[in-house]
Amino acid sequence: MNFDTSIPIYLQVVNDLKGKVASGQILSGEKLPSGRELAQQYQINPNTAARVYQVLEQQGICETRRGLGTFVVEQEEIQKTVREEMAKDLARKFLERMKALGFTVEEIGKILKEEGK
Amino acid sequence: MNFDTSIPIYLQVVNDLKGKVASGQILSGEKLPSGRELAQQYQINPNTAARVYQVLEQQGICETRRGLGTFVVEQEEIQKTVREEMAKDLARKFLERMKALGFTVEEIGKILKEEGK
Amino acid sequence: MNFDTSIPIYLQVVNDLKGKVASGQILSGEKLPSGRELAQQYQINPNTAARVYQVLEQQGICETRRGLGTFVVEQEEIQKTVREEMAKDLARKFLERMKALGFTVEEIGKILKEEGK
Amino acid sequence: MNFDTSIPIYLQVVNDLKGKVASGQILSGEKLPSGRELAQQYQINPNTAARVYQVLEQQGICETRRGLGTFVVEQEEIQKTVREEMAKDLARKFLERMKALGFTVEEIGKILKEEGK
DNA sequence: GTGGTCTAGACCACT
DNA sequence: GTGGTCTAGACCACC
Repeated sequence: MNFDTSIPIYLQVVNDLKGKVASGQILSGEKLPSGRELAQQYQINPNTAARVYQVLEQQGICETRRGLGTFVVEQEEIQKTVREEMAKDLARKFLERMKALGFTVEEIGKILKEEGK
Repeated sequence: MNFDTSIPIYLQVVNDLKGKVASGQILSGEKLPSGRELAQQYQINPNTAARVYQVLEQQGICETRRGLGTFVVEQEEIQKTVREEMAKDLARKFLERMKALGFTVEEIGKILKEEGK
Repeated sequence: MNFDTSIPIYLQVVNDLKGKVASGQILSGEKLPSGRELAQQYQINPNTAARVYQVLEQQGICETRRGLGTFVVEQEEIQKTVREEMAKDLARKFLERMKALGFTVEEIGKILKEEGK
Repeated sequence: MNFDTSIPIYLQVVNDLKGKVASGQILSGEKLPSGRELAQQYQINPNTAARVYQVLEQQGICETRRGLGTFVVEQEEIQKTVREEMAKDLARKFLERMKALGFTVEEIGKILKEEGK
């Protein structure tokens, strides 16, 4: 077992921002805080903040415009895309753990119905 | 936002051991490692290891016999019980996160079907 | 024979606080001393004080709010509940010891009448 | 509150011996272990053992005969006497604690009936 | 300020 | 050897 499971801060911020995009709290084309601002908001180091945007850029979620700042990608479907990607991640991890406990797909469906109201 | 998302070590170990009980890797009545052994295995402090067994005992999963060690509860159904409890926990958390992303129960079911094979 | 009859300090404090709840000296919803204060009051280590609240919380008698402190549970009946629980405990232990001395229930009743005024 | 509640060892041994007399495990006139033996049995210091017999003697429960050892008092009723004395002590303390919780004699009787079977 | 976690190390009782 | 208790002190998150 791995006990250095503490997620790196920059990934935590990445996920937080992705969640905001996915849930519509941050919209397509919207300007994101500057690196310095992000660092203050999340009480992280500016270098870490920069890394956050680097990762989001790699994932095609935001882009930086020299001298202007960082923006969520101008793309109608960005929210939908991120939302679905996160959903798939959650679903994959959920199924993986349930199967590790020896549950079949049918049983998983049954349990979800019981919990899901 | 909360960046202390890292689960406390003692709970990580608790979950790991529960997983082993739930999946039958550790059986009812079986002796668990001594506190000192557990501490070495997981590279944690003996006090933290003790806390692990304290929590497991409080959850009715193991019992400690002074001078002898800590044992999984002598109970036929313990594996089933723990397995189902963990499954419900996973399901609840999964649904909660999916709903936070704005997915309906139907959509969640659909996504699971796509991922689930 | 067992000469470690001394009740652990943390349980002594637990019982003391429960007694205060049971007798109405501490009311539902009331704030309890901070861990550090409790440690000073009872001349114990802050960690031991923390364990006291841990036990009380686990028994459903108090709840802790991070950064705010520990409070008696907001529940009308908490005093009654704790009072009755403590009474049953005392009665059980009393009967157990009397029976170990070979007294019947009738004799116990008679002795109590003689002492009880 | 008093946290030096740990009962002195010599009183613990005194109570243990009294309990044995009260329950008939040790009989009137019976020879008690020598101070050295008692010290070994209970893993206590010989001086502490001596103090045990000193207290029991003061309470009229045993007597020491120079060169012969310590004996339970030659008295038909000694068991009965000790037994009743211990019972009264237990009853007094029980009633005291219950009254501190605000219970009336009637309520105490009721609780005992519920617990006492 | 609050509680939560973790470490390090001590001493004791039980087997 | 085992677990149970207690101390001392550290660092962190939350308010």
